[in-house]
Amino acid sequence: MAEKTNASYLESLNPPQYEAVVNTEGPTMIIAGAGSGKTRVLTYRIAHLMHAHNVDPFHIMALTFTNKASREMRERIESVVGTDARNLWMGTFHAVFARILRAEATHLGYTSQFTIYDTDDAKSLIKTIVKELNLDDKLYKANVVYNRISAAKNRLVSWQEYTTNPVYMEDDTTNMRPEMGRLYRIYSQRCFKANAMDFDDLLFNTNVLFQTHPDVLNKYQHRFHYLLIDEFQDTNISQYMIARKLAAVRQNICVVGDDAQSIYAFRGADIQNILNFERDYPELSTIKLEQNYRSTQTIVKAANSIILKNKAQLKKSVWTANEDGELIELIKATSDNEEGKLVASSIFEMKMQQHLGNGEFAILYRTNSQSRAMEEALRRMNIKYRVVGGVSFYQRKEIKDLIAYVRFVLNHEDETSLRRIINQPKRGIGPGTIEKLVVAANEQDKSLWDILQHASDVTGGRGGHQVEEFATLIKSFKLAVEKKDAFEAVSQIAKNSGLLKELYEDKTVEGLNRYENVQELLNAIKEFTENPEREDKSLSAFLQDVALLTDEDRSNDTEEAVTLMTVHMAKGLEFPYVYIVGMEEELFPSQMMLGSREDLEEERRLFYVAITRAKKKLHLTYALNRYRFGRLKICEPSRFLKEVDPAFIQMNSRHSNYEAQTRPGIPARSSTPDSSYAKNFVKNNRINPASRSIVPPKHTPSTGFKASDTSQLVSGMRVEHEKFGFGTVGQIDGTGPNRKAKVLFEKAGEKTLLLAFAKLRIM
DNA sequence: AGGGGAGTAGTTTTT
DNA sequence: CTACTCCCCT
Repeated sequence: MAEKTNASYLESLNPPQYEAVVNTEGPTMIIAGAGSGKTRVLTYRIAHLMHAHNVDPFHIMALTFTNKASREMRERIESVVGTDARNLWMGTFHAVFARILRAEATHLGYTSQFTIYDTDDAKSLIKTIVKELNLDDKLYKANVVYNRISAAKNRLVSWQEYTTNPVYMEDDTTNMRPEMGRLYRIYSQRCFKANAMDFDDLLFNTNVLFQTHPDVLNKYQHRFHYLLIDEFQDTNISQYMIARKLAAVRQNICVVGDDAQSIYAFRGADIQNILNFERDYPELSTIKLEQNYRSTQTIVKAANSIILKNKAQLKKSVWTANEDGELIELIKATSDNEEGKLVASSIFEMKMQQHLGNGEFAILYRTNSQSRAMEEALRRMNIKYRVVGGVSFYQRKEIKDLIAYVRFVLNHEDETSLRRIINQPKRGIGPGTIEKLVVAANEQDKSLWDILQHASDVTGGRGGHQVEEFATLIKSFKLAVEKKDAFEAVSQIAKNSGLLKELYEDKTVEGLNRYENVQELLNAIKEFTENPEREDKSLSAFLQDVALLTDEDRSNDTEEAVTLMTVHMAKGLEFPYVYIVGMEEELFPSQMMLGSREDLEEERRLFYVAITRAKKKLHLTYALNRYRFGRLKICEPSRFLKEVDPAFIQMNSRHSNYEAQTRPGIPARSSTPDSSYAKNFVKNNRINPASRSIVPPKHTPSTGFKASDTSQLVSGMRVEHEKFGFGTVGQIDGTGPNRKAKVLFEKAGEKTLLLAFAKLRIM
């Protein structure tokens, strides 16, 4: 399989790409413009190290930001050099250094079984602490506190440093949050006591490890002969310092990135890392990949004209040999709903005229809340779509609950998980009881777990007894984990904890969904235990994976559908036809980013990222009015629209036919209505009975209401629902217990009902 | 202890 | 508009 003819992979490369692949020694920076074949270069470079230089894959570390990126890269390398690619140290920063930290945990006072707290866990611990200290939780919001602590860690500022540095303390005082340093300290101590690290700790503690244990650092410096970093523009200081330390001996550090696509400053990414890389490595060889293979001339040039307005950037000129392509189409809508309709009908027309598939279209927006108007319009035109993003599988409450059980069974010091599960499902242990336990633990300087087992000593009566029962339950789970395989053990936990039962009894659509999600998690564990490629099949190994996993591997339907997502999520992807919607001031650029030049430049880079996703044709849309937080707001077109070179833009005076049909008497064409007209327009549109219910519908069922057998239900039937009243059956899909019907109710609007449970009377 | 009604805040988010 | 929190009532 690895018997490729001598380096045939080199032949397809253009000159700078070739340089980037074969010049493997010494510090290298590859500036890769959008669509310039960055991933190809990076994978070939690694393949070339192994293939032509015979470098042992165990000596190569390649760091990415997403699991998806590392998986794809590994697969591509494997296709060149064969299964040896599996031995590369390739993964996300967090995954790779979590692995190293597990091996070295005892140096830092942790055990190798430490728990990884995700953002939610971290925030709930912060909430607990704020409450315990009797601080104002309006002022010390978990979000704010977490971000402040996170920012400090990403800049390698420890709590010790933070609390003794007058600059930070004064800054907090002027921001009316003088207790921030104390919160940072207590939060860190509590995580440590719980044998837990949050995402930032994985990197921060790696730095601490390397700083305080030169022998350990030395070991890894000599293990990794080559270090490669993807998406370098997104690294924060903490990540960069790890990289510098690791590469200090051999100096074979290769970073790949595009400063123009740096859009994660709000997460601590520091664009200075890439802008100043040359300062840190004077011997640096810089290679620029400037030929774009993705997009048309029009799109590439328009994108260039935008990014030109930014000051902080590396000099480069992206170009393409592709055809001119079509002009960018600018669409003006009167409202957010009309914007949806115009986009949907534009997609519909393009599909018809050019025989395109849904999968060739993407709708990109700045904020998730914009998806709703788009979804509604697409649904009405029967265009299949999928929304990427939102709550990920592993963030769902039911999944987190079950995982919290498993975590706590494996790590009895994990306070955050304990708080999550002790009364989930309800077992009569309320906040009062929990507080008594916490106070006792602190007073006696014992762990919560010690207190739990003898809870009757602390709180008399029912509460104490319930807590002790809970402790017994956990002990039985611990036994199961020790004796059974991971799947059996977690199944038992799901069952005996009562979690499954609670979900099973919830017969709403959401409840059924949650039940299925838990089953799916169990399936994932089963798959994990049966995977022959895995060495460590213990439950804790699974848990460690899960903590750093996001949704992306769970490929949903492969069905052809229009993709809807935020611009952030779209980074790294490409689509033939792209619609960037909501091009309005205070939305894109976001109102939160208008404060400083740096922030505005980041928004502009975000727009640049959005534009460069398109291969063939780009549409930009904006609305004159938009519902924001339930209020209608008049919007101004985005300043970014004026920044695009007008030579590449064409104004579209398309109109929505839909309005003409539903609102006779109002001219359909929306040239430039004055704002009062626009308000009425939108208001009228909202009253459309099919849109959404404004007042919760009240319905008194007909006397002698009796649910009918719904197995014979077909589209078009008139039905009566106990709560929603009279309606007409629309589309029916699914079979058996999953059979669902869309019903358009006269008063309550459209509802999707699970026929197994819905009480419907066929009329 | 826990359910339900009122009140309030509300970007983006690879790990 | 919606999702989440708080508080009051049972």
